[in-house]
Amino acid sequence: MTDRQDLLDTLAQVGKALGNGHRLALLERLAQGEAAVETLATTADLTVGNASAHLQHLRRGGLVTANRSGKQMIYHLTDQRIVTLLSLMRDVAETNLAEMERLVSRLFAEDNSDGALEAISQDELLSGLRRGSVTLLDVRPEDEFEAGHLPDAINIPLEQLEAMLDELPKDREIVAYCRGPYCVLSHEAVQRLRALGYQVRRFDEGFPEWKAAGLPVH
Amino acid sequence: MTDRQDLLDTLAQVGKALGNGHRLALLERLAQGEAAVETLATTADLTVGNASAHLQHLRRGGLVTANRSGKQMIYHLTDQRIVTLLSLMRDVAETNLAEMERLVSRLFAEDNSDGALEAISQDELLSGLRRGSVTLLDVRPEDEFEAGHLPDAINIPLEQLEAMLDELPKDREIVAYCRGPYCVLSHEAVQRLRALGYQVRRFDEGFPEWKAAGLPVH
DNA sequence: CTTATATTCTACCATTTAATAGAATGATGG
DNA sequence: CCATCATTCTATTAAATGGTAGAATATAAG
Repeated sequence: MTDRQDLLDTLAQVGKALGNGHRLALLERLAQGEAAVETLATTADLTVGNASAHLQHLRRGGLVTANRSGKQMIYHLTDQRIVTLLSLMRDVAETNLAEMERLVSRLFAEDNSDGALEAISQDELLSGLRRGSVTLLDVRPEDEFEAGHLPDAINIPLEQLEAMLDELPKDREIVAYCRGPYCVLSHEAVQRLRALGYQVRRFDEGFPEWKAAGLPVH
Repeated sequence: MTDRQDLLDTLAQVGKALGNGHRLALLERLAQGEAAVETLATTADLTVGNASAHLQHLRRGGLVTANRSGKQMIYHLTDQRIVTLLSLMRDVAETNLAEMERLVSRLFAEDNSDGALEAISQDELLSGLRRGSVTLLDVRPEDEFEAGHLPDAINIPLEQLEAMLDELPKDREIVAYCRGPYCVLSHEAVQRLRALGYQVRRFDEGFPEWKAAGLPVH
C-alpha cells in the first residue's frame, strides 16, 4: 500500500515540475532547442540563481537534462514527448478553465479584430506549402532559428522586421510563426506587415509543435 | 509581459493539480468512472475533508467537475484527454526517472519472476480478441465494472476470485485487466490463477487507457 | 420543522516552495 | 597558479500547501 503511494508520489514529481509558470517558460524556451543557464534565465526573466534552482526542479521531474560544455551547462528537454505533454496541458486548460480564454485574448489584445487575423492550422499550412503558394517567415531570434526551423523558412527576428522587408514577397501569401501558440512574436509581425500591405497570416502553433508532430525540420 | 506570465501561471494550475500523489490516486479512480466524495476518499485512503480539499484543487486545475445528485456530489474527469495526460506523464517518468523502475518493480514484487508473467499489449490483446481465442477477465470491484468495461469481459472482483472459478475456462487463454498499469489487482489475480493451472496473462494497461484509445466499451 | 447525511468551509499548525544575496565550485586562459 | 566566468549551493525569509478537527451548509426524509 505504501509502495503504491511512493510510486504515485514519484510520478507527482513530474506534475510538480509542471506546476509553476516560470518553469513552463523555461520549458517553452527549451522546446526551441538546447540552451545555457544564462540564456534561459534571460528569456524567462529570472535571476541566474533562481533559474538554476528551477532547472534542478525540472531535472528531478525528469523533464530536462544537462551536460557541461566548457564553462557552460547546456540544458535540453529529455524527450520530444514533453512538447506533447505541454500541448495537452494547454488543450485541457483552454477547454476547462474559464480564466484561460480571457488571458489568451488579453495576451493578443492589440488585435485590431477586423477578423482578418485568423490563424492558419498545421493542416492548412501543409497543403499551402505543398502547393508552393506560401512563404514561411520565422520571427524568432536568430539563435533559436539556427537551432532548428521549418524547411525553407526565412528568418527575420521581429526587431529587424522593417529593416529586412526586401526579403519578403508582396504578391504571395506569407505565414509567420514563432515559439508556439502563446508566443506573441508572430502575432506582432502579422499586424505590422499587414499595415504595410502584405498578405500575412499567423501559424497557430510554433516550431516545437511542428517538430513534435514528426514533420521535417532544418 | 505580465500578461504572458499570468497565462503561464494559470496553465501551471493544471500542473499543480497533477503534482501530488493523492490527487493522482483520485484521478486514477475517476478514470474508472464518476464517483462521490466518500467513495473517492476511501479508494485514495484519505479523510473525507481532505479528499474534498484535493478535489477542489483538481477543479481549479480544470481536471474534474462535479454536480450534485441528491445529497451527494458526483465527480467526473472533465475530459477523456486527462487519461492521455496521465499516460504521458507515466511514460516520461518511466523513461527519465531512475527511481521509477525500482518502485514499479517493488510494487509488483511478489512476482515469482519465472518470466512467465509478461504482460500483453493492447495490440496483442486486440488480435487475440479478433481471433476469439481470449477470455477477458475484469478483476475490479463491481461498481467500477458497472460504470464501464471492455466488451464481453467477465467481472470477478479479486476478493471473490476463488469463489467464482467456475466462470473461467481452463482450456483457453485468459487476459486479466484492472485500473491501469500501476494497479496490482490483475497482477495478483494472474499469480493466483496461474498457481491453479490457468493460462493467464495480464493486460499491461487498464480500462481507462482502452477507453481513451477510442476502443469500444460497454 | 427536525433530524440525519454528504460535503464544504474555517482555523490552526507543520512542511514545502520560491525568491534573494552571497559564498563555493568547476573550467578556461593567461 | 591566479583571475575570470558560468553555474550551483547555502542560508534566510515570505508565501503556499497539506493535513486535522470541528463548524457550517445543503439536501432528503420523517
